[in-house]
Amino acid sequence: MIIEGELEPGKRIYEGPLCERLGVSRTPLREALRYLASEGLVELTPQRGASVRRFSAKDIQDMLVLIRALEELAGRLACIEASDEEIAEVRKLHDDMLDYYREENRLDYYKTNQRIHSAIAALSHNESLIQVHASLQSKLKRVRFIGHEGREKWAAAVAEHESMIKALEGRNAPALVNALSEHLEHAWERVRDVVS
Amino acid sequence: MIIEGELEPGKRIYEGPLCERLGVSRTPLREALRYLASEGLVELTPQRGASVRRFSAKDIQDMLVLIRALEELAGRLACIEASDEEIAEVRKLHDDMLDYYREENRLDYYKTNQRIHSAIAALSHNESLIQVHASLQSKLKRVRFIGHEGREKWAAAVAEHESMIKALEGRNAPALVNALSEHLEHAWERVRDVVS
DNA sequence: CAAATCTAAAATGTATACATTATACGTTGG
DNA sequence: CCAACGTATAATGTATACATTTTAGATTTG
Repeated sequence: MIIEGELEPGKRIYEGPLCERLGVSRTPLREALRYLASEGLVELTPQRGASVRRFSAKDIQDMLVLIRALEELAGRLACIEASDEEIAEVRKLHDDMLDYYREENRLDYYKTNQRIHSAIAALSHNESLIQVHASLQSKLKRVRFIGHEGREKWAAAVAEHESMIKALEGRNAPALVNALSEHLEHAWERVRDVVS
Repeated sequence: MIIEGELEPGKRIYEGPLCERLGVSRTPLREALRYLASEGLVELTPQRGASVRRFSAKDIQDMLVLIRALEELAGRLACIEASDEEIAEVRKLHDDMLDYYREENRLDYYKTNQRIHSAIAALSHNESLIQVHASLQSKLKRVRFIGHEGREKWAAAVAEHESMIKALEGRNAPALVNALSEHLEHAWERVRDVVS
């Protein structure tokens, strides 16, 4: 509900109404809120309960800087650790994404895009890295979804992805790092206008 | 209690006895367990409750690989973002640590060591990075504490720290990255024997 | 004797009740 | 008329009670 924007940033999360809406009692809901707080999606203030974490433009930029470093690491590791089959699966995801791009199917494009980035993280075979990446990506979901406006930007993103996959298939770590780095640099440019 | 080894890895955490020991009821304890689960210190299995997360040697190595990349990023950012005062404070921590080293005061040495690494992360002024780093460091606390055996290894660690601080004061990002990288490479060697 | 099954105890998952704290609104005093 | 105070309402924080599931031990059976 936070990611999909149903719960607005900064707004308080009242337990009572939300319990009723979800059909559970306060106990499991509160346990879930604590979990989300640790993930950084929810902010807890003593004696005032939970509110939807509000991200400033700097917060977003910081997250993108971090996720860029994480994906660069994942890319380097992937070139060493990943099996050919795993790389082939990423290629397949990429091809699916291209189809969605041509169909201008934004939602499925977006979802597949996310899956590709998660998949690259997974290729590292580094469980901590995978988890941290997933946590960051979930926080960025909302922003990134809004950020994909404009046809030429979209085309650029697709092209960047193509270089990423090529580099990965060639197990060319420097090229992959470059491609990922450039891609996430542009990601910031794509969302900058939205969040500022 | 997990970090200090009072709760052994792999062992189940029974809510009843722990509640009694802490003097709270099950509700707040369970909320805390959910929080720790998201942090990765605790593992939750449906219908079987919480158990202390057990880290394999690979888990530890993965975390060190990741924290190394994080500190490298933090170092690069620190050279740009940190103020002279902030850097001076890290230098002060380092000098304190040297005193503890000469006194062979392992506990305070260890604590100050941790604070230095957190401080370097903080110099990045990147909130996400700071948080992820802190979370990882807390998971590594136990292992790192055990890992500091042997005089010559200890001396090497101190020397590495010295280069780190020097590079930081000179705002020499490549040198700092090198020093951090080497330091964390050795950190793995220091703990490798313990965890395997 | 071993394996399977049944039963009792205990653990987790959830709901509800109570205590405390914050909040909003109406009242009173300057 | 505005500000301060007090009260009522509603929120959070915690404890307890109940339902369900797991687990361990004893009993039974092949």
